[in-house]
Amino acid sequence: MSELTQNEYREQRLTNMRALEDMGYKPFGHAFKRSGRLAEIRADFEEEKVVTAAGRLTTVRDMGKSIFADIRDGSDRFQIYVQKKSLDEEAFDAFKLLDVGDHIGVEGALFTTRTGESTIKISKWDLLSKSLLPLPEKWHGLKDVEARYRQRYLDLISNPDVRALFDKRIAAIRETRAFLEARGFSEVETPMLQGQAGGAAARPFVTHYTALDQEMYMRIAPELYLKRLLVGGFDKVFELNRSFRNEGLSRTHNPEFTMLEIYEAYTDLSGMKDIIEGLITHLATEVFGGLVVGEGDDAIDFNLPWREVTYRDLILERMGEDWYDLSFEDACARAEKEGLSLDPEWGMMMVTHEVYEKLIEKTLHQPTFVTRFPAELVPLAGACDDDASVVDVFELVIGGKEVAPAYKELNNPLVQRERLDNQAGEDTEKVDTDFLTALEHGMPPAGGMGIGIDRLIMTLAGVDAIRDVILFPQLRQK
RNA sequence: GGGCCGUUAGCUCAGUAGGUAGAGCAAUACACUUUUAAUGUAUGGGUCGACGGUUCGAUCCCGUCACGGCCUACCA
Repeated sequence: MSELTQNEYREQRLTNMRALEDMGYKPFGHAFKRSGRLAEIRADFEEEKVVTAAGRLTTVRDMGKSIFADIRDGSDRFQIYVQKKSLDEEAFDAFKLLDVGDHIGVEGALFTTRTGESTIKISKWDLLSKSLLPLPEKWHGLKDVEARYRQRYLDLISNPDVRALFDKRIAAIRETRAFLEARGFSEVETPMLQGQAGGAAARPFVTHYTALDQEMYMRIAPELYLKRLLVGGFDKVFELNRSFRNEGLSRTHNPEFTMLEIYEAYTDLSGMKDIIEGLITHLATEVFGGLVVGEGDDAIDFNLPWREVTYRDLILERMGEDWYDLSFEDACARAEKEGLSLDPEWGMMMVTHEVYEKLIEKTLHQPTFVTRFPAELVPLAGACDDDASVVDVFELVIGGKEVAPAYKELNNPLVQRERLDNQAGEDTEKVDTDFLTALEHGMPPAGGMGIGIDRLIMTLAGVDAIRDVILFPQLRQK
C-alpha cells in the first residue's frame, strides 16, 4: 500500500505538474493568506466582497471558457467560478492543468449564481500543493474496509460521514474534560511505561528499556498510580488517555484504547453514579443530538433514572429463584442446558459468572447499573457494609456492553495485600509493592470509575465497530 | 489460535459451468461562458492478491501463503 503506484494517472499528473512549473508555479509551494476558512467565508458572505480562500480542488465542471469547481478545506466546501475573461489568459490556461485533489489558493469576488449558490468568481489563483495520486471516486466514496482503515486520510476525504463521526468523537472528549474540570477534577498524567502492569488482569505488551536494562510494560490501566495520587492528596483526579492490552482484535477490542478513570476521595458509589449519569446525558444531549439514540427496538433511552439491579437478582431472574440453592452439579447441568460450555476447573462462582457474561450482559440494552458483584471477581474494590462476600461496585451496561465499572475503592492495605498476593500466586514479582506501601500511608475512602471512551462513543453514535471510532485502528503490518 | 467468507482497472462493482475480461465514475482528446454526479463525441487503461499444482490451455479447479471481513477464543 505504501509503494508509489506507477500508473497512467500519476504520469499524467506529473506531466501537468511540470507544465505548471514551466509557467512559474511552485508545485509544493508556500503559505497562502486566506480571508478565513471556507465556513467563515460562507458565514460572512457579502455580494461583491473580495476574499481569498484556499482548499483542495474536489470537482471541476469545465465548460470551455467557463469553469465551475469546488474547493474544500477542513471546515466546508465552496464553489469557485473561473471565467476566461475575468483573469489573465495564462492563468486561465494554467487552471486547466490542475487535477482534482490539488490544493489551490484563490482570490476573487463573492457572488450568488442564478441557482442561488454562494460562489467566488476568481481573479487570481495559485498552486499551493500538487496531488500526484487520484482520490477515490466522488460518488461512491471509498468502501474497501481495509483501505479505509489503512489509508484513513482517503476515508476522511471521500466519506463525509466518517469525518462527521470523528468530529463528534473530538467534541465528546472535549466536553468530557470540560464536564469534569467544571466539577473540580484535575486531569493528570501517570506512567504508560510501568515496571509492573497493574490495575486490571489483561496480558500486557512487554518492552525493554535499554538504559536501565529492564523489562517494562505498557500499562493496562492507570488505576494504581491514580490511587497513589489519592494518597498524595489529589482528592479529585481523572486521566483520559490510552491503555494497552495484549489481547485479540475484535469488533469491540483494539489493543490500544482510550480509557477515562476518575477518582474522588471521601465519596462512594453514589458520587460516581451522579458523575456518570451527568456525563453521559450531557454528551448525548450536547454532542449526539438527544437522549434517545438509534431507532426502533435498537433505540437506547438515556432519560433518567436508569435501571439498577443486583448481580444476584439478574442471575435469579435468568436461571431460576433456586439457583444459589442448587448443588454444584445441578447448577452446571442447568447452565449447560442453556447452551454454555463450562471449564471443568471452574467452581460455582465462575459458572455463575459465565451465566452473567454469556447469557445476561448482552441482553441489558437500556442503561443498567449492575451492583454487588462477588468479591473474588473484583480485587480492587471494597466490600459492602452489610455483606463481605460482595463488593460495593456497579457496572454500567449499555447496549449489552460494559461501559463503566465503578468501585468503592478498597483502601485497606492489609486486605489489598492479601488479594494481590492471591492473584499473583507464585509470581510474587508481579505485585506492585510500592502501591501497597502507598496504601499503608493511608488512602482516603474513595469512589473510582473507569470508562471505556471508545465504547461509550460507539454506543452514543450507534456504531458497532470500535475501528470506526479510532482514527488509525490496529491492523496487521503488510 | 480455530472456523467460514472475500481479494477483478485509480475508485465502485459485474463476469467467465477452464479458451487471458466488462460497466459507471475517474483519466486523455475535441466541443461548449451559470454548472452542481455538468453535457456530448472519441480514445487509452488490467500480473483478475502472490506462489505452486492439475490441464493443450487457469482469473475461474486444487494446494500453500499474504492481507481483510464475520463468527469464535483470550481480555476479573
